[in-house]
Amino acid sequence: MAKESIGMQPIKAVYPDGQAREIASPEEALAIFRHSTSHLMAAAVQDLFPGTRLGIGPATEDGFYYDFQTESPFHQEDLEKIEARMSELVRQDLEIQPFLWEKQAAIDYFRGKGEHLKVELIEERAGDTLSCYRLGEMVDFCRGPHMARTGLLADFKLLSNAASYWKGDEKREPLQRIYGTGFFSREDLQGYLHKLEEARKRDHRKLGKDLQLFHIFEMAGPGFVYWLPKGTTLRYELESFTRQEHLRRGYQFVTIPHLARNTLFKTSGHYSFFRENMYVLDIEEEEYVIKPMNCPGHILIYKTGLHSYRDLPIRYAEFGTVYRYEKSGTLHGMLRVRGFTQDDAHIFCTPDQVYSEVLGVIDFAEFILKTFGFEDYKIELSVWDPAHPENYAGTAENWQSAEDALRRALDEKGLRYARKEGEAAFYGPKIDMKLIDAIGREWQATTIQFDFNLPERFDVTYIGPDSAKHRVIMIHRALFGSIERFTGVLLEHFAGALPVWLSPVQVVLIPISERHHEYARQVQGRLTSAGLRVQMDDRNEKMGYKIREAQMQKVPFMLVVGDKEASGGLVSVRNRFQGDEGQCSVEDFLLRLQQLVATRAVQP
RNA sequence: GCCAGCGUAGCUCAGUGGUAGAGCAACUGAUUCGUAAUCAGUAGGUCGUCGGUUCAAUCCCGACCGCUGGCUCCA
Repeated sequence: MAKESIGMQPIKAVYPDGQAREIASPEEALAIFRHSTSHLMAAAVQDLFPGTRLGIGPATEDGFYYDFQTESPFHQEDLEKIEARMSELVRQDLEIQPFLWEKQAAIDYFRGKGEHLKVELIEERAGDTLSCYRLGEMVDFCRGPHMARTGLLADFKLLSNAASYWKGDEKREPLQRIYGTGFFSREDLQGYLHKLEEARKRDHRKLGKDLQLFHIFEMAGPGFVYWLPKGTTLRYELESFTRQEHLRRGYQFVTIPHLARNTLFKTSGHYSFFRENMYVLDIEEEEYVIKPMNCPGHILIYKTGLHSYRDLPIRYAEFGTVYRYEKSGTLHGMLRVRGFTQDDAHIFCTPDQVYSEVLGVIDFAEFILKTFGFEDYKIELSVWDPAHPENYAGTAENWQSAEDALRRALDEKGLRYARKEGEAAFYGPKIDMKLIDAIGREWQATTIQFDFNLPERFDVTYIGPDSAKHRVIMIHRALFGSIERFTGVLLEHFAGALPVWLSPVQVVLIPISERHHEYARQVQGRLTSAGLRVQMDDRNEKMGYKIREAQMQKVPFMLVVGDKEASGGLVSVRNRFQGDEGQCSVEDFLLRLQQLVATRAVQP
């Protein structure tokens, strides 16, 4: 987030051999600087809270953290005390001093201090000799390098504290993490804090409230999104756009109920491996499940008849709403909810159709994402861990040919990707496409997954040219991912200023005084009957007031009408980005708007 | 779920152990206005919920609910 605000002065960092070397890359320099600041913080914490034991304390993208094992958790006031102590250590300008240690001596030292987490790390990672850094009283096992002295660590701020787990494992020791950030200069630090402020302004939760798009009610339950009229307009535009495109690309739409006997999900296997995420209820002494996935339903539809290889591929699509229990602490606006609608589809095909189907899906995904101006994605190809085939459904042959198809399709499209071994779900390899928004953040959207499990469990087949039954290949895919999440991402990406075709209100008419109301209504009628979403602000307020409100609502176009316009069939056009554009005829404006909508222009 | 912080009018936020205030929005009236806030008036709150301490709780304590930042997980 703060990439461009990295200070440029070259630094010298001290390596474990005691040598100071100049660091050429500004990113690396800043990371070293922050890593040293995290050591500074750890030293301050150990001064103030004797007996606090150390976890790890790396630099991160935007700052640093350090994990501690403490008797009692840190509080807000503690952060201030720690900051003050850090400043004190900066004033003392202590050396951050490297030295080498023989492994057993180091283990004895840390064990003697009760630092068993450090001992664990040393046992895992260290060779016969290892490097440590001393900062005041604190000695830390660390490969460095570090800034030479604490006096160089000027501008830092502690931001928050949080619980974490040793090695990120819920079953291991709970730790206390303190986050902070540091910069080479006060201006850079303030710039970063300012950026955090800016990011908050484009937070989809704030925009959703300000623009009256959606609401989550405490009374109705956390993680359940209610779409207000304006939000629903936006959602319907997204859906009808992608619905048309699905039909054009040979998908058929299906609709399934939200509730099923548990038998359906026992057959699919979700009842055992997805149980903790499912909502279950009793009806007449039978157990029912609220669907957490659409796939079993689509499979039932597939199985209503026999399918010849000539019928394949069959592509079933649905805006399928699913409900999943997510831990309360993970919920986040529209981006992480408990009920959401996937633009889901399942492709049933033969093995030799796999490649072209995957290619088709990738092409579709690119088309969709580019429509919103997302030109950059990060693609991950997740495959199994070949060392543990027993953890996966399907044969080695299945996995290999599926991976080949995914890989060839990515190559064909000229897309770069990272191959992630062991990251696949147990039921098949997958491609994830993460889009990168206007301020550089990544969001998971498109996912394309093979499924070797469900066709087996439901015995899903087709009749081949040999008149025998063959196991179908099933591909599960979602392009937006979920409509809730995608909408949230769009809002943040556009900072609420959505493209015209998606804007709940596309035009606001602003009559200058009451005598222009009638003309404004005529213009509104003309534009509305041509299919635009137009509102008229006929409140008894001054023009500037109405403009201000329309601007804050991010309405793409404001049409000011007064005497000059009413007499000539004109409107004065105000664009939310450029401001006053001058006059044009109602018909010219209409044509222009229709063009923007028809082409789904990202920028008017 | 775990740790910390937070929860006061539709929104943004003040506030105090003695049953609450501002700005904006809303409503009413005046004004009829040329590219980001016209003026005046009115109305609006069981201070998240439930318990406890107290003569008295929005304030202190506890539990619960929810939100925020993280951890874990994920569309």
